[in-house]
Amino acid sequence: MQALSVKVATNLSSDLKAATPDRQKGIDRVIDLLEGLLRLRAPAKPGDLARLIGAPRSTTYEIVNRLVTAELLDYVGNDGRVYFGRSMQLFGAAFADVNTVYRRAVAAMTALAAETQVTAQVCALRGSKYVVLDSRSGAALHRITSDVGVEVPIPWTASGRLLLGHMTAEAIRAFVPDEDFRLPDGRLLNREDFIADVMTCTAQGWCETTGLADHFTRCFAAPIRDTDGLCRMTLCLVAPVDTAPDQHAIFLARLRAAAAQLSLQEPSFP
Amino acid sequence: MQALSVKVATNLSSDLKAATPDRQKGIDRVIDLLEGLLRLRAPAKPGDLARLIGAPRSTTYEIVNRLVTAELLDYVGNDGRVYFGRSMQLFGAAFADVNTVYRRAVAAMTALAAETQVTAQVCALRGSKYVVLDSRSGAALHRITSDVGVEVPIPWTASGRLLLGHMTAEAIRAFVPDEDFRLPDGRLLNREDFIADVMTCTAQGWCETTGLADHFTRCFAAPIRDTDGLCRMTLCLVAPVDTAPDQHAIFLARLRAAAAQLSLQEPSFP
DNA sequence: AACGTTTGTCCAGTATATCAGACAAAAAAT
DNA sequence: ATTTTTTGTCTGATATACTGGACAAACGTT
Repeated sequence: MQALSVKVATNLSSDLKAATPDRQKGIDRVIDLLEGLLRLRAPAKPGDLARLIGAPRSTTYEIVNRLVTAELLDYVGNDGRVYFGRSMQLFGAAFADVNTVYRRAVAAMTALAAETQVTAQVCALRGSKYVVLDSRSGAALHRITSDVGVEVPIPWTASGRLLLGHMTAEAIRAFVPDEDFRLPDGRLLNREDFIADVMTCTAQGWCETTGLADHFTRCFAAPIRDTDGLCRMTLCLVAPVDTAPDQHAIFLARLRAAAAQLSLQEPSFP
Repeated sequence: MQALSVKVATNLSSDLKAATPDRQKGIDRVIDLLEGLLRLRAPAKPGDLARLIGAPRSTTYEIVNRLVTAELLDYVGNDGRVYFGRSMQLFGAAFADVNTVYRRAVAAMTALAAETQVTAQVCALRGSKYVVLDSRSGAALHRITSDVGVEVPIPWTASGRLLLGHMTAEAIRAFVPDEDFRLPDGRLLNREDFIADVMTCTAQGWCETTGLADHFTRCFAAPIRDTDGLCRMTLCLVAPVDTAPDQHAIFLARLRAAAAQLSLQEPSFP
């Protein structure tokens, strides 16, 4: 699902940009800083990071210098900016390598994108939002990642109707913020309709939506189930909204087959 | 370059497994824990992580719980084990997406692997060691990542003779630990010969080595230069040692062309 | 069933890390 | 050239985080 200009919120320990008289733990500052860089998606100078996360400059300089020493951040350019470093690439690669289901999901996503010539994605929950973990465009087998990492309200997405499938109606009401039911175009989704969708889609094992996050795409999602039956990731196809209906049926069939194949696997981790 | 059973060392703030009476900063514990998990390359329980990094159990439980809340770690399985979480996948993806040269290097690596049918890799320095950042096997275009993230002594590698090209002889002597000149098979490389190699390979713009880390592979490396002329990454091919010499020449030519193409690019970051 | 070991959380003490603000140097503005 | 603003580091105070060890529950062994 391709997200447009989305306002995101994560489980930060402190509100970004809000000056806080209270002292924060260094670990919380580190997490805020990394989350802030993820949101920014561009290198930044330590002073700018201090402002971004509302931390004292001396604290921020100390943390940045420590993370640079550990190569979680690298300096880039010649003007003091920092960005995610090689250690982050390696931690991410380690995540992908050891998680067998994830590794297979990425392979399936790549194959689906090549076969269908539309965008294929692997998606999951992050905090109380939906996020694309990885993405492939059918047109060219290099990574198109404009959506990867961008947190999107769950009700805007096909995957969201599968990722909450293990929750009770009450739990869903508590989990999804009220404001997330308002679509980018201003329409307000009915929460109870959404909950009904979650139940229906979970039962049928797939979901198809049109024109939620934007008016131009049709999204197909199928659950990747763990051995405990929970859907922690989904496999998705994102097609132009005017794709022929017979193509829809083909996309959905291929997607469900690929996701089912993944769900039959051994546990995600050895 | 494919590494065998390699003993690794990183810039840890405290020696792993060494109980330390001195109090550590929480941030240092976090970094030790992430480095330890990267080395372990498997999920682990918090108690085991405490032993691995020599931290008090109460401190480790607190840090693990905080990192799980932020999804830098995820619980896996049903027995309390944790491993790198979705946030790490996203930080790593953000690293790869925004670093233009890196993204192009991965595309070039993938193309080279398909074309040559041998393993292609993108490599860099990490601390005072060499590391594979990403890898593709020619035989199947899915990620073979047994070497990704494993730190290897620099003198064992073709890339190492390019990655140190910006250093003086004196700086190299200070940078590479003496023990790293001993190969896995017991042979001791001459440090001054190594330094001469660095100068020669840097000048000629490529390096080819055989039977350093192991006896079965021939490694070709070419520098990916930043706009400041420094070689911060290399592009490599790893071929069986008995590959025909005319194949060698073809591999090297293709490799150098691809790396040169990358080095002509705009700066790594906007 | 009884006993021993390990786990995960809790608690109080104290060493120290976080912070506001100072400061000099560098950069930007006039 | 001068003045103003920003940067990056430094310092001392004190609130607190890290720790060892205690504890109950869970698990493993006999």
